Amino acid sequence: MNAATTLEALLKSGQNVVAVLTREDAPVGRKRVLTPSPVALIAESASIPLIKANKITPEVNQRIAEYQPELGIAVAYGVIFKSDTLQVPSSGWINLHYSLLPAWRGAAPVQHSILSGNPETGVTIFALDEGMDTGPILSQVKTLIEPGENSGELLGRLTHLGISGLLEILPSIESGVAKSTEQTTAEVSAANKINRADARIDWQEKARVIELKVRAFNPEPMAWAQHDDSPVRILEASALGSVANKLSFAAGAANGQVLIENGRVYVLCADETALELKQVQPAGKNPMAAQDWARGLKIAPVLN
RNA sequence: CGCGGGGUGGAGCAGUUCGGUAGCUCGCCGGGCUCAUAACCCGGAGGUCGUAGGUUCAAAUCCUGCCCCCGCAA
Repeated sequence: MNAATTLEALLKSGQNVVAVLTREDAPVGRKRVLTPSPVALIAESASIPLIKANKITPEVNQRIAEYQPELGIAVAYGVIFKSDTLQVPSSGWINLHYSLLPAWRGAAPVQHSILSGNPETGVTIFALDEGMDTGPILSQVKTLIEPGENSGELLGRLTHLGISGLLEILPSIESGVAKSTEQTTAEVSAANKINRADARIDWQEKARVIELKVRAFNPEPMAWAQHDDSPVRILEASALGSVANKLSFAAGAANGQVLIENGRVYVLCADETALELKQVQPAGKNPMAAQDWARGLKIAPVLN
């Protein structure tokens, strides 16, 4: 989605986009309808030549080369290029990466920056090489991570920062005066893809840690906990410090115990901290305020 | 034909098995109590029970078709 937004901005800015490479149509949703990527839709509506591929074969290289591109711009394509592909555009490729490289190299930089409680993050524009997000840096824009901000919101902001950074640097690349600096070898960290198992909440952790997960995993893959036999997704929540003597959890209540007090919904976490649930989504239901969810329950439940 | 949950006043739910004139917790409006309140008390508005048809004296409830929303999986 952010790739599509970036493409749109490039087109709007008057850049000469000779062709677009995007992923193949993929089956989406319960109906498994074959759906073009958002990038493909933008390219189609702008009548730009489209190459759909999930793997870069010699044939794909050939097709790209036919357009004689000067510069390739990669955004969230999810494939590491080999040297033959890197050499196709005369000025090589640049990549927009949503972290302050060399921190958080890999597939899920936005999630990891929130998950780790980083105070700031940003966008890095760098020249692609054969490694994973290892190329020399052309420009970097920093931004503070807002309190309570989730990955979706942050990525939205980073997308726009990335677009301005990109439009700013394109002229200097074109005129050949762009400078780049190699990434430092210190402070390297890996942002592995996050799966659903990672997104399950462990109530034996402190509320602060759980809040970071809730924020980092929204909208993908979304933090969740087990309630009875079905999952409940936790869309929004905020951590409270020690709640001993502040909230009326029963003595000896287990972590994961839900408490409804003054119309608010709390879950007991490790070390007598608590997480206030704001927005949840039970399986089969639409997202709802935590109070509404709690209201419909017979008794205050326990999440697992 | 991937598996599954759901559509009942503004919100979240119950009621559907064993048909019989719509309930609960909130919200909203008005009034009261109070120094005050998200607290409490009294009163009120608001629902063709997703939709179309069928069975029946009678359908939210039984039967059939259709629409829509969502979780898991991919």
